[in-house]
Amino acid sequence: MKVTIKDVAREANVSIATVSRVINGKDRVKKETRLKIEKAIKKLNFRPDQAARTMIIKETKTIGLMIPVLTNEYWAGLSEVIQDALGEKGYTLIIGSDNMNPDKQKAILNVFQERKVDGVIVGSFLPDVTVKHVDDLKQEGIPTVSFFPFHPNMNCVMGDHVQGSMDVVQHLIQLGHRSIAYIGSLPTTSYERVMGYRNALMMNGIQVNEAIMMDKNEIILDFSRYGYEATQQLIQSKETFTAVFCANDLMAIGAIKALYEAGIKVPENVAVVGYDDISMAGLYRPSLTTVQQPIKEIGKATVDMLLELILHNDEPMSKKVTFPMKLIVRESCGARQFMSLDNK
Amino acid sequence: MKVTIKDVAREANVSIATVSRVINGKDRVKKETRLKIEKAIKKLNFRPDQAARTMIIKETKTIGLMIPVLTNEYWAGLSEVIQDALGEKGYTLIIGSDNMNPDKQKAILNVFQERKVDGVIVGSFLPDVTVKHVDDLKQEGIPTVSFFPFHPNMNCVMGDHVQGSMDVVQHLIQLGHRSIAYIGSLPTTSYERVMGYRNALMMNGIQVNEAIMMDKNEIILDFSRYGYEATQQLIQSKETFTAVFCANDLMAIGAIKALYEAGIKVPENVAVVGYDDISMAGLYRPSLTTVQQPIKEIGKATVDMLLELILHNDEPMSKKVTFPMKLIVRESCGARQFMSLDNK
DNA sequence: ATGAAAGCGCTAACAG
DNA sequence: CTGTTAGCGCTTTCAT
Repeated sequence: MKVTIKDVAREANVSIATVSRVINGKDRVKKETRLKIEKAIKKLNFRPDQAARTMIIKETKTIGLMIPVLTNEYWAGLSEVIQDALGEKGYTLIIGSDNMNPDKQKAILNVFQERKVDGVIVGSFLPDVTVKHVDDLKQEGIPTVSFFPFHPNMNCVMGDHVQGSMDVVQHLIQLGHRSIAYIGSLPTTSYERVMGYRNALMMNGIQVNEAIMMDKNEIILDFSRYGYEATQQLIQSKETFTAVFCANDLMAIGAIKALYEAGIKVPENVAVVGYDDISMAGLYRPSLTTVQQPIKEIGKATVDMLLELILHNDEPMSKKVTFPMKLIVRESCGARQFMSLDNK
Repeated sequence: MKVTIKDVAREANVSIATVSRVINGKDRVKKETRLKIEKAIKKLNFRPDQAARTMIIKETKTIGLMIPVLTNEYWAGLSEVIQDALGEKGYTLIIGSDNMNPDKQKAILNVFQERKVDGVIVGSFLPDVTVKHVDDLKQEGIPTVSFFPFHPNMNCVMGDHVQGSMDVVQHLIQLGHRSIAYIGSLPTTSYERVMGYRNALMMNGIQVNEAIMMDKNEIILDFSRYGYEATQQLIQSKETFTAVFCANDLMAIGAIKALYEAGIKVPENVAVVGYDDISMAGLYRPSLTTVQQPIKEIGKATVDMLLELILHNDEPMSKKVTFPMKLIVRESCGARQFMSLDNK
């Protein structure tokens, strides 16, 4: 048998309106009455029905998050942070992973609209389709925040990947490398990584060798395999390279695997660096020099921005926040000899 | 301005009841009328309000999934499979990760109840507290399915970890190993892994050496660190061991890291095997011999069982399904010399 | 400070 | 086949 606000009212000998007041803590209620009601609530183990409440306040207290894949540690980590931050504010998260598939993306956004989510976080961007979908959401008055500035007036929380990439490439240059290969793939934020890479080379007067830039403009799902295969091509090309900068850690791990299979040692013969600092970066052999994303800060800022937007959806300007990246030096670049797990 | 069933009714010149009939497709409606209404729905871009519907039919078409952590690839993978299977049936998933924290677990289940989920999948088990929580759910009439048989009449979808562990330990024994260390931690399914380990040794007439069994009865969050530290202890203990069986792949990776730091090569000096077959198992150097869980089948079976339970919640008996595990031989056990990524 | 009453948008009898 | 009507459980005026 279901416990409703009526049962609580009867138990506490008050009207349902007063119970409602106690639940929401908005209106003032005499302390005595409140205690009485709180006791009744506890006794009956009453939980307000969200659906009924939603009907009136027109808020579902639900947020939709769309990402490419959940099995990617970066996205899983970010999702978890967002989930927690949202939970603290009384919101529930629905996660949808589209596997970079346009139809799935559409289906996910559809569910978000049917469920009348209060806001959407766009973590997956597909050329052509995503922009249209986001416009749809805007038209329905659903605020959105994204991690990609694919739209002129998009609200964005981003990492400064130009800086992050510059830092790590600069580090390689300081270690003496002049022929640094690049492995990445568009779309995603790789575009900025390429910029950082080019900037760093340019600033040091190093000519960019396009032959050792492996950046397919193609949707990649299996990053490690991509890094592995791109490295094999690099080796076969007979071009000179003494270091490889990979757009993410999984690509770097694939690259290292390929190098070792070709009898090339890392970092002795070739240095490899990654990006993201997933947990495996500190665990791999050799451990990965990489760029750490402040996932917690990014996740929290995203939630803050979205909730702000939900409260004042009349903001004319789009919001943008950018976070700095942090270089993490480990073994794979050759800068240090050895690090134990304790320093990960 | 919001479009409701009333607007559609007015537009189509019928009563709201008829519109409702068309939406739900249950009752028969004259074809002519239906077309008229469908046209009005499309014209006004009407989407029925889930909250209002939920209030009456007492179904939210929402399922709750509680797991320990999202950043663990095993759980992320399982969550994704469950998400997809549920989506196909018109259900939405809410994921909650409790980080093995009793308070968080309680908060998650609380949200599930407030949101009136139609069913709950229990992927996180904490001694003492979880049993009580599940009983609560049962009392509220919310069906549950778990991956752990922690309750006599619990509906379960499980992997046959006794078999899986026996297989991999048996494999080590066939390779000539007699001193096989064990690294695991209770709670979780480790209990069954220990059983499989003991069975395999026993069947081969090998005495169990308790000194090389590292199975803390303690909640572990950082598995790789645990594997790393347990292995360091193992090395310091001066006990003999030529192989290590780890309760999951992350522990195995931590173990390998510790062995290498101590100058012990894998698999040349010591063989290491893991469990789960996460993607990193095929990517690590050396690649991991491990036991593969049929995640897709487990996820689908879980969804099937839960939806079945939602339809016929009057079932007296608890349901149980068990899936066989599959041994995956790679480099870390020393059975083969080398495998390229293509054979992962 | 509290209660009575009017809905929120929809479904499900019950009539016709 | 279709319309009328009574709620679902809650929040929110409007009285008192």
